[in-house]
Parts: sequence; structure tokens; C-alpha cells
Amino acid sequence: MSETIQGLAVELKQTFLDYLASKGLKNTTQRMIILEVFLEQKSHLSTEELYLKVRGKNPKVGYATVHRTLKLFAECGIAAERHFGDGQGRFELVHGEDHHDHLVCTGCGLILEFENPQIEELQEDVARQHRFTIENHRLELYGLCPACASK
Amino acid sequence: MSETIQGLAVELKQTFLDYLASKGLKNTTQRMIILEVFLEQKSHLSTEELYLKVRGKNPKVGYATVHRTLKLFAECGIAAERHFGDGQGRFELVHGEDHHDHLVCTGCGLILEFENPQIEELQEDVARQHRFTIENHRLELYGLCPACASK
DNA sequence: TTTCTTGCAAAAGCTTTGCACACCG
DNA sequence: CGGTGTGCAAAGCTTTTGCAAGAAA
Repeated sequence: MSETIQGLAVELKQTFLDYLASKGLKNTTQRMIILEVFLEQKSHLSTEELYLKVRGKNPKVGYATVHRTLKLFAECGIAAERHFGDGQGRFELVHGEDHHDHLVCTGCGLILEFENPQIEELQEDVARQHRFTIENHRLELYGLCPACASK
Repeated sequence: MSETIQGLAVELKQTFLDYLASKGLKNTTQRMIILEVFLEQKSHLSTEELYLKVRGKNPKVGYATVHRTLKLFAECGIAAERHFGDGQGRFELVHGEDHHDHLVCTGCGLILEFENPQIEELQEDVARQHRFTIENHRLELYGLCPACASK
């Protein structure tokens, strides 16, 4: 378990490098730039947004490469693709084992993460009642953030 | 509160007609066909799927009309648009006031609905903690139903 | 060298829109 | 009639893909 942000970043980077090696894929300059920019982000970025940030560092990287690299991140488990209903896919960093859910502002698009063990437990109860074996879940709360609500 | 499926359908139909009237919109043959087909459905349909079913009844209805009518359904509250991760929007019937969530079997595709007021309350708590004004939420539990789990 | 990558541009897939004609009220 | 609705086709967006040139192993 890593305790620091840096530690996490190093760990995820290693995970990616291991994945590339295991698949006979290559470690390229572009992939490293994209990974670094991705690891710096706090929020859920669309491919377009990440692409723009990557170009800020190196204008020669193409959109398709960003797209394909994000898919690789998802494949090796360091990123997860999510859709929040605005027609754009977004990628978020997967930090370890913890599952988190989302608060999405329908005004400005802000996305906050939260965890609530009580809700998780109740979900287990529901699953038990229906004799389901839960593998996964997703919970999203849509509404207005304080700033948008006061407008 | 309606107790029967038929009663619900009649009620929703009326809601739609009232909505049309209140907005000065017109009650057309196409809109009625689309509404009827929509009300018959149990599952979450994409625009495309509904379009195909509507054409089964009346081949002269266009895709754009189905699309625009589904938007109307959403506006007047009898349908809700949902986006899963497959890049297609889907519409589901909204039955009354109650919000329901889903248990989805990843084995056979079975979808069960459930309601859990305790979870809803905890969601409110989370929202309050972040000073969000919740408009909507969605919760999906993915896993195996009893039948698939025992295979 | 051999294989994988990249960047461009084009293709694809779904949603939305402009317009002329048709229809409802 | 006047305004709304419809169907078609085209436009918009985002995501994917084909390919020739370039870079890693």
C-alpha cells in the first residue's frame, strides 16, 4: 500500500510499464507523457480535455494516440472509463481497492467523489434479499453544487 | 395511485396529453403510436430499438419523430433518459413518484428493480455534506442472479 | 530488422437540425 | 388559415480505424 500521492503515481506507472512488457507493447515517449499528464489530474477528464493538456506539454501528440493510450490505461486497470450522460466518455484514476461514487453537478459539470460504507452495506442487504451476487455497482447523484444552486 | 398496469398506462397517456395541451402542442397519430409502443415495453429501449418497434406498427414513422417524441416524454416526466456505457441513450418508463434502482444480472441480462428508502436517505445525507441540491440519482448493482450464480 | 506506434485523415455511430410539405385545431 | 409536426437528408459530435511513415526492441 502506498501512502503518498507520489508513491501512488510511481506504483501506477509501474503497473502500466509491466502491462506493456507483458503484452509485448512498447514504451514510447507519447505514452509516458500521456501517463504523466493523466496522473497529475484530480478530476474526471474527457479524452478531449486530456488531449489538450497533453498538447500543452508536447504539441506533436495526436488525439488518436491519447485515445488509444487511455484505452490501454483502462485495460491495465489504472483507469476506468465512465459516462455521466453528457455524451462524452471520461476517464478517472483508479486508486487501489476503494470504490467511490459520484456527485455530479448538472449546472457546471463539477464531479465530486465520495464513499459511504453505510450505503454499501445497504446495497449488500438488497442484493441478499434478491439472492444476487454483487460484482460491481455504481451510484451517481445528480444535482446542483453550492455555486450553481445560488445562481 | 393506480393499481393496474392498464391504469398506469392510462394515467401516463393522460399526463402526456395534458402536457401537449399545456404547451400548445398537437396530438398527432405518430405521437400516439410512439407512446403506445413505449408503454408496452418492459425494458430500457434505445431510440433505435423503439424506432424499429414503431415501424413494425406503422412503417411511415421517421426516426427523427421517434427521437423528438422521446424527448417530449422525458420533458413531461413519463420517461427518463439514461446513458449506460455503450454510447447509446436509453429511455425508461417513469412509474409515478417512486424512484427505483436496478439490479442487473451480468450473466443473463435480467434487470430487477428495487427501492430502498434507507439508501435514499443516506444519499440525502451525502448531498447535504457537500451542500449539493440533488435532482436525481442513479444506482445500479451489477452481479449474478441466483440462476446464473448456480451455473 | 522486425514489430509495434504514431499522426493524419477519413470512417463510423449516434444525436440533432434545417426545410419543404402535411396536418391539427 | 396559421402554427405545429413530420420525414428526409444533411450536419454535428465523439469515438474508431486504415495506412504510410517513424520509432522502439
